Amino acid sequence: MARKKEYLEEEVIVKAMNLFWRNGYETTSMQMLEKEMGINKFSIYSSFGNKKGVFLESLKCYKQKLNKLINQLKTSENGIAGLKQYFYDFIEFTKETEFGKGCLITNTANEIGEDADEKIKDALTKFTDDVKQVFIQILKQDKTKDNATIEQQADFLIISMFGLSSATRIFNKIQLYNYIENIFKNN
Amino acid sequence: MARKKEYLEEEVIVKAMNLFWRNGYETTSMQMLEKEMGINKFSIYSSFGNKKGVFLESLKCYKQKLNKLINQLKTSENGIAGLKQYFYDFIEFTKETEFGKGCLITNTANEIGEDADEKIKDALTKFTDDVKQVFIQILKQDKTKDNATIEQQADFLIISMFGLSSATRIFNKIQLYNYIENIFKNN
DNA sequence: CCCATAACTAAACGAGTGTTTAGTTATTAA
DNA sequence: TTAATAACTAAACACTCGTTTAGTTATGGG
Repeated sequence: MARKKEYLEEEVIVKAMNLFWRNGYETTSMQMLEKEMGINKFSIYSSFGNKKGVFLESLKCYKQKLNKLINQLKTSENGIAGLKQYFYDFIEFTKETEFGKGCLITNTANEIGEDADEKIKDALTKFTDDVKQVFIQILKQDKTKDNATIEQQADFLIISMFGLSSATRIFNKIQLYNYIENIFKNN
Repeated sequence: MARKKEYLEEEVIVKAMNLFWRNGYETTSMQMLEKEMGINKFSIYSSFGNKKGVFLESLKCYKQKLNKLINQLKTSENGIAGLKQYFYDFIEFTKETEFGKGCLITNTANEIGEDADEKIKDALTKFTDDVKQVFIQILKQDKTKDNATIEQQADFLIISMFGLSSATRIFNKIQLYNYIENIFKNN
């Protein structure tokens, strides 16, 4: 019927995701996205609607990437040891391609305010809740713990994870490892 | 010799600091600063040079504010218990006037990248180091600990503090208290 | 082959950014 | 009282932002 697209949306969004990951939402401009994604502004807008659309799609893309780690954790049967491994794996994940990018989700949560876009806030909340549920699932491998304890420990681990994400942007590996060891000291 | 200033720099900078604290560095515009500080752009520029100047002065101002907590910790002789109290006090500090502002230092550290302004990065690093030194001083109250242990624990506490600051923007008090209790569990 | 149509290019949009500057007002030493 | 000067007001600066749009190019069904 008409001309064909010269790019794949699932390919260019990966590049957009990496740009947002490195620079944050506000700092990443349409101009930068244009250059990094390798397509014209017109194409970006026709594929993703607007900047927010590109970002929301980038969040989905990030989630897929992180899911490899999450799935490893899900299938782990080592209880707390598996969780600890997830924390270590996460450090490598954040340092995979570049130093000090942190976690896209945490970075965004730290960047936006209360009056931020609802869809973005929802995506972040949902992401956090999903991870917490996996934590709970692993913690329940220990049948001796009651639900209240599990809930408390899951909350603690989620916040610790949140802190770790921020910390990867600033502290060195020795300090980060030391942090993880202290978190899991009494288990 | 000439006309007198109609404002006090130490007064208007407090207002600027609160604005940066609420909105972050980039999001806070000169227009917003003008309105919040109650003085004209010309006056802002003649008093502080530029936006960065206003921010650096705001950081000093924040440090003074936080010093009340730090000094309480410094004079504490309760060892770990004093540190734990500092963590609790810090939560109240971040929620003093408004919900979910976090910590200006941590917020800034999370916002800026590696290529950010050197003076700002230096100010943040110095701030963190100073707090760590106070942590070390308190930890040394326990004479049985060797220097390596103290260094490790101080690093752990600094990163935990960093995580707590971020967490205050998102998690509720029960979760935060639970986080602190878990941090200090084995002491 | 041709034309409807989707995808491309590139320029322009209005609004907002940090910063500067020309012009006015008020103060005080001489 | 006056002249020098610092502090004020407000408009303009050049630039970037996210977004739109007019014009061009390529595709494929009839």
